[in-house]
Amino acid sequence: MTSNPSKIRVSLYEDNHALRESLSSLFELFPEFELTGAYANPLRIIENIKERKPDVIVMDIDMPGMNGIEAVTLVHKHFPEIKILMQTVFDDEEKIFNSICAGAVGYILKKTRPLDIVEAIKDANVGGSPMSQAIATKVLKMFRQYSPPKADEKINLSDREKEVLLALTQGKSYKMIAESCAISLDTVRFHIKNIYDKLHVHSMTEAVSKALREKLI
Amino acid sequence: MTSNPSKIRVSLYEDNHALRESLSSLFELFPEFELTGAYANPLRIIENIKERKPDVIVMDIDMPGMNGIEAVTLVHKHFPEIKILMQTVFDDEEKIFNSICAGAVGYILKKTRPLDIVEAIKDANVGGSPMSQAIATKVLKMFRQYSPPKADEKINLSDREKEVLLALTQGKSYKMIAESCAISLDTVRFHIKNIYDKLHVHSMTEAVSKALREKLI
DNA sequence: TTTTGCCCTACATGTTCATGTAGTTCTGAG
DNA sequence: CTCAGAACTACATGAACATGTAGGGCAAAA
Repeated sequence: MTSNPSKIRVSLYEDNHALRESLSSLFELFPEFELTGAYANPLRIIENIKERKPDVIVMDIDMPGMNGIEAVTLVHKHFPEIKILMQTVFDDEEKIFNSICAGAVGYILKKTRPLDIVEAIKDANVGGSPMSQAIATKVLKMFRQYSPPKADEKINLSDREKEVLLALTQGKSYKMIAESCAISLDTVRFHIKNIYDKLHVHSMTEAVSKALREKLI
Repeated sequence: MTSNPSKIRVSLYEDNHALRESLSSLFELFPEFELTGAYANPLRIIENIKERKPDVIVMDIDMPGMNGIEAVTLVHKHFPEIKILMQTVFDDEEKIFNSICAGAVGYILKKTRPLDIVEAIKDANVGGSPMSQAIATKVLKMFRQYSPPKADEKINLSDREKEVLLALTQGKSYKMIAESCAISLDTVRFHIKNIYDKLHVHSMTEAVSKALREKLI
């Protein structure tokens, strides 16, 4: 995949001139890296990639023209094998979240020491997920927010009820459920009534909401 | 918080005798640690904590009697300030997820080098989130699975429509929405119709489902 | 100024839902 | 065996919803 297997091809996107220079120097200092480009913005990133075929891209998150997250999305779509390492001054939760979801493999703060940046790039290149400590902590925190609130009291739905509830969350009507489950309309009513009782709700909307929020299905 | 501020008080829960001994030796080797206990199971963990007041607990995830995740849940509930570092042989996704959600601050593999374990404990003690590389990668992967599928085409709901949609997901009826938004019932109908158009759905259930799944609200 | 977009109101019609009551199977536990 | 629980069917009624049409007010853009 690499044109020179002995070196990690690194491209850099960073609008701050001083920082770009200093990072460029850093990469040139280490023989394991080959700097394939240092750009002030990612406007021509797709072309750049086609020409220089980097293994790892180090990207500032805030840049003029196109922001880093859009760039990540674009790159990840066209070149999913390229490892993207985001770099930023702030550990803003939303940006972390969006970067990761857009396809970045790691996220480091700008105050990271040069040697650690070097390590992070090597990690990223071999499939790792380098993160600054502060980022890791934030990721875990966000992760926990998605944890199922569950287990307040276990809601014991029968298989049939789960099937019907799933159909409800898919927006099906009683009639459609009756067809897809091959039961009568009245039986659908019957099951839904029981589901309501078990979930302590009184409408399809509430049932769907509860089912999705608490991941009952 | 620490009875001896110069040392990190560490307790160990590990059912494998050899591993327990070897980790114990490791902690005793480093003057920055004070081993406050090494246990084969977490059955009396609450009592142990009360007696020995550890700062950091290193816990094997699979143990007889009570498994590590249950133990984490218990400890986190009673002593949220204690940092728990999970340790396991396998990087099983479900266990990682459950451990983190239960309140563990870090997760390392047993093959981690002793020096790195020492670092991980120090990290955990100062509020970090030490993770093995393989774990970090898995966490990010899981994280992405929760990412909004969005961005197919951005759905542009007005503030009012978002308000109404939110109310729908809370299981409110048209009448209740009219009251809480202080608008007429017909206006609610009007907005909901528009929401349906924008979301390409035709019922409250579908709208709620789409809103929750794609995190539009 | 006119247009456009958004928010709002109103009325009408047919459909779907929520709920209650009541009865039939079938299966497995006592 | 028979009893309990589950899944199912049936019918009935009032409430809630989906949709269409038709319009007024108001602020920003053209």
